[in-house]
Amino acid sequence: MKKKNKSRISIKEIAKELNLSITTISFVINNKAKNRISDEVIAKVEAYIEKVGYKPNSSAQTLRTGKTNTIVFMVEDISDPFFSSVAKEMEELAFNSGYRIIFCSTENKKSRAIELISMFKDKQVDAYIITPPEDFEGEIQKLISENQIVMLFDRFYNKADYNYVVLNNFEATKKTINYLLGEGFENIAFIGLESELSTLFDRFEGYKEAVAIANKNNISLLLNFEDVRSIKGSDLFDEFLNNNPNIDAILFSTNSLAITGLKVLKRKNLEIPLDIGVITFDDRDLFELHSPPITVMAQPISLLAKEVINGTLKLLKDKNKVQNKIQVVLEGDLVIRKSSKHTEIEIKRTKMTRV
Amino acid sequence: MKKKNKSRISIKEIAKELNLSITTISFVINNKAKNRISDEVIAKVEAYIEKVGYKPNSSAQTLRTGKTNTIVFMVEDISDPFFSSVAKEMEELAFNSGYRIIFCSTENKKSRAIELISMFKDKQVDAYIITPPEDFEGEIQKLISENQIVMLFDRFYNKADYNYVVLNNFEATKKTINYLLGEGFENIAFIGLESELSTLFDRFEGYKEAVAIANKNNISLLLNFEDVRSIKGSDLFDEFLNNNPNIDAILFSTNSLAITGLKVLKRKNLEIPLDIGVITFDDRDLFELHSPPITVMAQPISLLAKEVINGTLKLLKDKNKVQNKIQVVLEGDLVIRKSSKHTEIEIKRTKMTRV
DNA sequence: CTGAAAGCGCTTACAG
DNA sequence: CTGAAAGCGCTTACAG
Repeated sequence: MKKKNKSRISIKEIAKELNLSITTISFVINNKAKNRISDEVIAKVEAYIEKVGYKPNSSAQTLRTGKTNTIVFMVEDISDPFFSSVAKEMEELAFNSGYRIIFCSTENKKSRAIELISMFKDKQVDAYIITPPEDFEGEIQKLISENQIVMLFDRFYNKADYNYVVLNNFEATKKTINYLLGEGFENIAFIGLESELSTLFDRFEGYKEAVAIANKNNISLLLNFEDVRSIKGSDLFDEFLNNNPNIDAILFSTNSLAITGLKVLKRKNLEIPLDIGVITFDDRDLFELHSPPITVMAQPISLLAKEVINGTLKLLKDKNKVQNKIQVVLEGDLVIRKSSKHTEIEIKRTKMTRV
Repeated sequence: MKKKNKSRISIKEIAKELNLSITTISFVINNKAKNRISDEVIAKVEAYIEKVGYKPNSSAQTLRTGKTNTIVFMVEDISDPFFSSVAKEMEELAFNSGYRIIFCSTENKKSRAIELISMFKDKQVDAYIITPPEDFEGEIQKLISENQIVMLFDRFYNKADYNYVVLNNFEATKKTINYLLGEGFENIAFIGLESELSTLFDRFEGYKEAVAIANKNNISLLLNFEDVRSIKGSDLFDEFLNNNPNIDAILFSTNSLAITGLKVLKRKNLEIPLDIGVITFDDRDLFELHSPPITVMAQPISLLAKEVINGTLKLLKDKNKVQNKIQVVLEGDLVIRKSSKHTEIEIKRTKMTRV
């Protein structure tokens, strides 16, 4: 029983080797040695730890302290470029503060999200950053009532008792529609999702308010989640265009919708922006490289990642103090490209007339 | 000391409540009760566990058994669509087998990858699925020599003593080049990365062999990782095209290179495939939606995810047996679209002549 | 300035 | 069929 086959060294072995108590070693390791342990001993212990490359066993630490230094980031779909790019920046920021992030995808399914939370409760994570699926407020409240740290991301419940970092979807949409109106588009359609999630809901509300103020019609199509990438979704959109021949511009409420939509527009040989102007939420390489490049209402990825991590770390630090809620609402960034320029239409028309 | 403020219930409390020993409870929980504990007692314990919603504390389990049910997936960049889509499928598969996956990005930096491994050693993960950065074979060997389960993904060292799941990059590239030659392209350029990683290296080797066999010239440009998405990379590619006016087709070795390249082709007003045929590795929405749609050598995402998870689970299961290495090499899938069709060129030329 | 000891919540070899 | 007890590797209140 002298040497274990596991090469890993423990505090106990260090203590024996240096003829000190494990208490002393532990104090040194955790920087609680000041004014308790002599500088001499501290130096000796530190040198030895360095030499043997000692690393504390984190499950023992967790068992003892209840802390894991782990934050869960539960998103809708980690392969969606919006979420994966935020995730990447979060990982970096958290790592630098001694935390690691665990990512997981809910597929927007309540049952899946509940399973995941249950699993992470067993694993005792320190905080939850959650992009809730629909009908999930009860679960969030349950988590909070169990004294867990919960930060909502991307979508939220607009109440005083939640922490959140989200985009100002309502204003971003209004801004987008007003820009299109300013460009001279008259009949602007909104393609969205049938959903109560704040993100989607607020975008639709923003659209409705903007067109109402401008005395324009609400021309909108709301798809179900599961139809977006299916033939059914494409067909519904196709039909919608046929039924509304007067549409001269479209705002897509998500990047997935835009991809489906752009395929349909291509199939129907509709020229952008000549036949129809196009704007979508969320920027991607695809939109920049598209012919013509697509105007987007971009979310500030880096800033979102920074706010959500800093906010969560603050909650973690103040865990046992009275906490103020972290409530951050960021503005979107309209990136104008050719797909929404009415001026392009004028130029084109002039050319055509000349022919 | 009766009730703890932490609501969580422990084995000890269950034992006391039911007037049984913690041994008995533990056996029931771990399904080791058969032929040891009476059916009656088992039923009683199970009912109680169900009632109070008991969940074992995983740090205690880990401390005791050394098992974490956690697998690390270390990729180059989790926001790259190739890696994030594989990651998502892996997450699903692993979850169904009781494992969770922790993702992290190395940015292809050795130092970063070493830090990450060191962190995960503290956390005691059960297995490592690694996309190694350059010059990393020594670190991989160190991990293996410490008795860790290591599975290489995407890139590998072609030796008997490693586990890996990779694409057959050499053959995939040959197949691609041969297809282009078959289409009638004569001067096919290869845009790659300066790297010793097997993925990149094998693709370049495949290209060189294919053009050599066909008695064509090797017309290639290799960029550095850090230049791909920078102005420098674009400029180098632009210059390369100017210096090689005879190029009539291009194979991009990664999807990032293709995106940079497509932007440059657009800037130079080169028409695809009329002026230049284009193929890239890895499929993305972008390539399908591009005008014209881009032909790709796609990797079989779902199959890769399945092989890598099943292989890793097998290694985990056989941990204490003699292990055969898991060595899987999958074939790429050429998805032909307009960007590489020489026939398109003929059609276009005919039309132009008519005008 | 330093140490002995309890205990976090489990698993499992051993005894009966 | 069931249980008492050791021990995984830590942290920390307490004693000196």
